[in-house]
Amino acid sequence: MGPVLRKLECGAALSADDRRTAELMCQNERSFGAREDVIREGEQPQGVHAVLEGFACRYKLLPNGSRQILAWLIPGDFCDLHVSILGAMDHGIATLSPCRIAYLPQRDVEAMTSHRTNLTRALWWSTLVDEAVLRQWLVGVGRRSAEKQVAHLICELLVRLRVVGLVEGGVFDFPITQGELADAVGLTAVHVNRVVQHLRHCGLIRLQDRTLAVLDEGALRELAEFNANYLHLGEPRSKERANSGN
Amino acid sequence: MGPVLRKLECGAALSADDRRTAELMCQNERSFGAREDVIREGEQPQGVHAVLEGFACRYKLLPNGSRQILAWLIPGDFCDLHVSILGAMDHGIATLSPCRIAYLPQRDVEAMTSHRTNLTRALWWSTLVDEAVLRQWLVGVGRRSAEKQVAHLICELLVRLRVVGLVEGGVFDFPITQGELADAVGLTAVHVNRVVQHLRHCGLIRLQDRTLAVLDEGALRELAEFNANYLHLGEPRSKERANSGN
DNA sequence: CGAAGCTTTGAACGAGTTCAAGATAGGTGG
DNA sequence: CCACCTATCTTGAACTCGTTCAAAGCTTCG
Repeated sequence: MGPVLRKLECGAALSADDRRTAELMCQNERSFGAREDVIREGEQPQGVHAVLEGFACRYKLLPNGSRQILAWLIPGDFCDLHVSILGAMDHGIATLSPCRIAYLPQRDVEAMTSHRTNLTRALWWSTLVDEAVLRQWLVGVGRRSAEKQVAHLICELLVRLRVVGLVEGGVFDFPITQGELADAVGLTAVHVNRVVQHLRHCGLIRLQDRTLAVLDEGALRELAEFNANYLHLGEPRSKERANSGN
Repeated sequence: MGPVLRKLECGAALSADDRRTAELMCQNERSFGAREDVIREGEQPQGVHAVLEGFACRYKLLPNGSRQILAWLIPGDFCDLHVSILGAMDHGIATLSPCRIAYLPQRDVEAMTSHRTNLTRALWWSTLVDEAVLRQWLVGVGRRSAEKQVAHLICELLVRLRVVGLVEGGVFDFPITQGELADAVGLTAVHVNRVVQHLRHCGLIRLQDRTLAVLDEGALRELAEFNANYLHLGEPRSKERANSGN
């Protein structure tokens, strides 16, 4: 099962037909290298993009050259579900690692959202969760100490990657540089480095060779004051629930 | 014309029928005093709330007692459009000034979104714009200096309030305390005070008696590096456009 | 092997915080 | 109408978390 379907199933109960449709829509894919632009700010893509493999991010550039990363996009995440309604991208999408990215043509998405209620619901669920994650990031950047914030980000990533089956025993692929981490949490690469080292020395994580191991998830969550509610993965969010998959 | 309709018309072209429906839905209203909770984190409201008059905010509280304001809610804004899909509020809604708040029962919203395509589109547009605003706030908290950020926030509020007709000659009601401003931009009340004073001394704004006057909008925008694109109020975002209303 | 990018370390610096006190303003009860 | 109370705003001074600048190690990869 592809990561997109895997994720969508968290958002609504899908029929066998829905599932087949969802998988079919992700056929048309394209590969990108690391650190490439997938969509630029101001563009108006005609279809919808979704990450199948690799890490990407939403980001915004400021006149002074600094960058703010607005979201990590991991397998199963949509890049631009909103753009058909909003008209143009108000931020860019770039890869962090090499990526496979699916492209769903506009007409397929429209056909889908006009016929398949559950799938539509799952799609909206996904953009609403993105928004909830964004809120949590704002809390982090605004009110958390550097260390708690980095810890929180790691906890979040751990949970999100688990949903799409990319974590094994607390260990996952982490192609994000400390500089990119810094752009996400609104700090400097230098300071992120010091924070990461401290987390290492506390025995909470191991980070090397683009691999992140969470050594003590409980302690990390406690430090971060992490509560996964905002990811809305929990149980009965919707009336009916047929087959939870996974 | 009520603020909700006024705002929705920015998101999609509405028929006379759509408009009537939208206005009717906001009949059922309730009044709140200043600094009251409207919806608490974790609650699962059965309908949808919208601000008709006054200022409110989304917010999140941290264990250490600090607060992060996640959004200003001004007349025309919905509080919890997402909750029917996400299941529970992952943040609270509180008033900042006395407010009139409309309550649209679940079944009305459902009836509407199953029949009226344009209205549905306008509703989704509205939550997507909320998300875009959130992204801009993240950029501000993460990467802008205190002064630019406060200036940016003022520019944004000016534009948003204009949409619902609450600005006259650069002057508008501003019931937000400096402490609340601080919770929005992730700073201290003390520092916000110093920033506000500086903006005053530069002749950019006047702020007194809960009233904010933007004295030099051009200069304020320039300082803030403000570009209203992200508010997606611009022109032809959608294919058809019948009557743009004002 | 060499270049380029990432990580690590140190030391000086600064934007924003913290703490504390005083000034203003609006609202209430007498 | 005044006295008082509380919340907000204002100011100053010390302090700190995170920045900046700079240089040195480490990887990766052609």
